[in-house]
Amino acid sequence: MSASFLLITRKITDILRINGIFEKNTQIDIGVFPLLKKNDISFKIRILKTSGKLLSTFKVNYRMKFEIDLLSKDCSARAGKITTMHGVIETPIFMPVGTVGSVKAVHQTELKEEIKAQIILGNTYHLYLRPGLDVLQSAGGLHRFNSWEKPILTDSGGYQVYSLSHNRKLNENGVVFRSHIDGSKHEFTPEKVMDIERVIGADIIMAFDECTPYPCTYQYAENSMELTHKWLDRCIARFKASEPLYGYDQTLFPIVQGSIYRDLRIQSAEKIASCECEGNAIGGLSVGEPIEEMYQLTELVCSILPKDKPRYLMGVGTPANLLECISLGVDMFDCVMPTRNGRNGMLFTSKGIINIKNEKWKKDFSPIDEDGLSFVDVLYSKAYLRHLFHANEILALQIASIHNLSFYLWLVGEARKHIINGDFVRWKNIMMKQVASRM
RNA sequence: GGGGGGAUACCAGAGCGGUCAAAUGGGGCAGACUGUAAAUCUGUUGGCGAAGCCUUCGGAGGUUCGAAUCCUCCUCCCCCCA
Repeated sequence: MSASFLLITRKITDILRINGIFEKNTQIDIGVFPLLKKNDISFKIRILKTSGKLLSTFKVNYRMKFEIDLLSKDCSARAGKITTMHGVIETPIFMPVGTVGSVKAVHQTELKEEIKAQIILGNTYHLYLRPGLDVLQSAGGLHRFNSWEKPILTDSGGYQVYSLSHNRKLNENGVVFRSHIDGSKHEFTPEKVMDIERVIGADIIMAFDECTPYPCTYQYAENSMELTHKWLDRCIARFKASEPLYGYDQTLFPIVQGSIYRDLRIQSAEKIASCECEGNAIGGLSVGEPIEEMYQLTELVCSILPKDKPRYLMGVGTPANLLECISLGVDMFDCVMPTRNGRNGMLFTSKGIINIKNEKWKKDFSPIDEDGLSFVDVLYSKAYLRHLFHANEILALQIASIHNLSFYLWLVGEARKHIINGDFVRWKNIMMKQVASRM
């Protein structure tokens, strides 16, 4: 409860300011707070003028909540809602990646109003190195720092254990990274990662894990999984022993590992399920294994993870991957593909994949995506976007990123609609072929 | 008028007797990218083909076993002095 206090006062001052009541240095007395029962997750606040006239009401949630709106009949897909203090996330959802506090080449306004992103990612390792914890804490957390008022999820740096494996040393206690920026040494332990994620202040924070490479021997995968499990216990202990810093709740998601080995995946999924966190993640996939393998392992793990908690498949994927994994019971996705591949000239559309740099688009003056919903889709032609890429113009990266993210959010939104309408599988089977074709 | 420096593939530019179908950039063409060291990276860029062969370094001739490289002339460009 006390954790919510700051956010509530902040919100009240905003309302007073909007109504022209609040002046600088005015003291606000918050009269009586509603009494809360232990399992309540939200309450309503009413702001009254002294005359008794109702000025405003708003609802405050102080714990994450997941509700399932509908379960698909012909597959394991679900449509749900995750409620956080920064807003509601409708699932299945795709979360744009904003590693260093910015979804590359995209403004927050575009993210919110064009792309309709409901939650974005940040990265613990990268934000810790730059701008650093002192800046983030002084700013009042990442939401305030980067002006993103909706939910944020931070990855723990577990992916960097994999992607930056050439400049880190792993041991039982944690990982010593050599900064890719200046070569300085930084030790990441589960406790330290929890402390950093408290400072960053994302709504959903990930446990510190090791994302195993592919291929990976059984022995390595087993040892790594056991280490990830030990780290998870330490993450949970530190998380429970600490408080959020900015007046809103944070929730911790553990991560299933086990590489491509079914028995390890089962063991890991059972361990993660037993932690009773408010959501669970599947890691260590989409690192180069055959796609069928990824689907089978996702299905296996989903069958073990609790049904009443959101499931987050980390780092996935292509539009087809999303659709398939939604049908297997995944609720949340993130991937650099729409942004990175977009910056490299690849456009994802409902009719297939376009390499916009190719010569074939040189004189194609048709819209980038005639079925697309964002303003860039109809405002600009393929030929113009191709020209911008060839001329190395910054605008090319912006247009491609906005388009791709907008398409990804549209895709998961449509998936949700079709789950609710009860015709998800039929729709999915048609879309899977279309989105994976080359134009 | 006098003196000097150049001309190399789509462009810029190295090479200055054999290891040269010719470095390196850029441009062109294509490919890769899945919890972001990424506006990045890789391949390819005279013609046919498996090795290999054929035509290429402003033009024409020559020296040499062998020339993008040396010599002669021609054409064009640039710089300095008057």
